[in-house]
Amino acid sequence: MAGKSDKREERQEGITVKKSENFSEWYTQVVAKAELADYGPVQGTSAFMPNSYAIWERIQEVFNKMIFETGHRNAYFPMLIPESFLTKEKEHLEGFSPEVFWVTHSGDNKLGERLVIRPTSETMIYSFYSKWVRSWRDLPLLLNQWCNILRAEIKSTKPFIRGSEFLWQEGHTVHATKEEADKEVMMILEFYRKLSEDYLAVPLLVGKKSESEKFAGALYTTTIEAMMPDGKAVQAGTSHNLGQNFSKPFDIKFLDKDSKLQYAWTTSWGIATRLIGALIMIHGDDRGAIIPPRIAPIKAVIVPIYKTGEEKEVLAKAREIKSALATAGISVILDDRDDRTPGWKFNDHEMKGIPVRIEIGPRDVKEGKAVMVRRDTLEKKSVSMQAISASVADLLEDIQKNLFAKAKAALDASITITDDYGQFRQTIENKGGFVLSGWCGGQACEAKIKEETGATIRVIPFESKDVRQKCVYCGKKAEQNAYFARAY
RNA sequence: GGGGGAUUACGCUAACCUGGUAGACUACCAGCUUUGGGAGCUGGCCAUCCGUGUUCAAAUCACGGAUCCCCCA
Repeated sequence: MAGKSDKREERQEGITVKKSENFSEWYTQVVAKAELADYGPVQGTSAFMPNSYAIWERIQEVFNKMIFETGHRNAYFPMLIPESFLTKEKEHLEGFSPEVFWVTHSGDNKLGERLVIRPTSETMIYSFYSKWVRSWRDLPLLLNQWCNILRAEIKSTKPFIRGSEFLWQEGHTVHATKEEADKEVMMILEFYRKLSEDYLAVPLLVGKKSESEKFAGALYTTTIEAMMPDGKAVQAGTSHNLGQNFSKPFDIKFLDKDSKLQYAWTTSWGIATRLIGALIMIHGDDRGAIIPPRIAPIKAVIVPIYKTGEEKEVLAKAREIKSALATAGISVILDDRDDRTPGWKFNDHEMKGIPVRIEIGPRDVKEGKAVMVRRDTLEKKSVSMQAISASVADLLEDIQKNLFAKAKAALDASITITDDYGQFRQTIENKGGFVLSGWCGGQACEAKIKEETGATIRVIPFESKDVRQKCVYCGKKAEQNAYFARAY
């Protein structure tokens, strides 16, 4: 074993650091070597390579199904936003202006009014909605767009996790009442939870943001929050009730059933390609990425093994397996490159994280079997050819469950509960993870904690059943519980 | 937000201190032989991050920029 890993390092192939020893470097290597992303020429930009873009397309597939079934439709809106739109909602402007890219020229001509490249599309989309909404019969208006957005990131960019340009979906809906908007916000949050936990196998904390962490311009923000193995949190998705904060400046009004003119209630919600970064961080191991089966674009790879003269027989069987799996609806590739040895292919597909590998060689052909290897535990199992589709299908479900269970255990283990500020600081500084504490609800305490420890309130649970006695910072009576953490 | 380090071929690196021929391994291409955990031989292809300055001469020295990584907050 030692000899093998030495050889690995010598050759500078594969992942050369351990996930547990240098997490940042490990992540950077996995992203590069699994061919997920490649750095662009401008800071914070990168190419989403086919291996990661295909995951994004799976996410789109799953999420589109959820929102289509509940009456939403996809649309697309312009990317260039006049400066005057952004300035209509004050909080929104203050939240976003430090990080927008400005367009100042069209061709050789200086523009009379500067344009921003969308950092989010509320203002653009609402300028359309004000024209499209006239009566209560136009409501609810339920649209979503899949697009790229730009937010200038000057420091600490990381592929998928934080960049100046990324891909996301942004849903923008208009409702007649606050109650309907509340319902929408919570329904979408549940979709996000389902997508993340049931498909990406990324376990979450779910709840509300504090006033200072909410979306700029929102009434309130709900969030799904994940924990990375290095103890830092990732905000994986947010769903906002914008109240009438945007409908008023953007003049989105409708005539209700009583012929009264009313301002509408709007929501917005988004998830981004950082989900891909989160699932790589959470599930990957020292050999590379592990893509959870239910979101994996390719679920199985067949590696044929043969000596010269045996290839016909082996390849014939390999193709049989391929079509059997394809018939069963399992997306599969046959790696029949003849310029690579089986060992090379094993390492390659493990690095890329394909959930199941099927090995078939002369021995197996003779016995009417094939070897099935699961990526998460690397466990091998010989299975009969007849039962191969069923065996692989079962194994994929098992891997999915195992990945989630492991990640859930890690999330639970990352949570420290304390009302003692000394222990709070120590935990944030040494171990990281979420710290669950009582909070008086005061922004002063929240700001002090951020300044002194770098931790922010990530999630306020919806139901604080056992509200803690005192605020972790000021010691006064706690109004609610909050999960604190440092975040990406 | 603050600090440190780095950048030479796809990748890892030598030459830098002391200015003067860009070298190795890997990858890639071709051929032959191989194939149950990163195969071997032979031949070939590919590089000094960008800009300015100093100099007869810059990978090397100086200044500016870009990017990446790490540490701290």
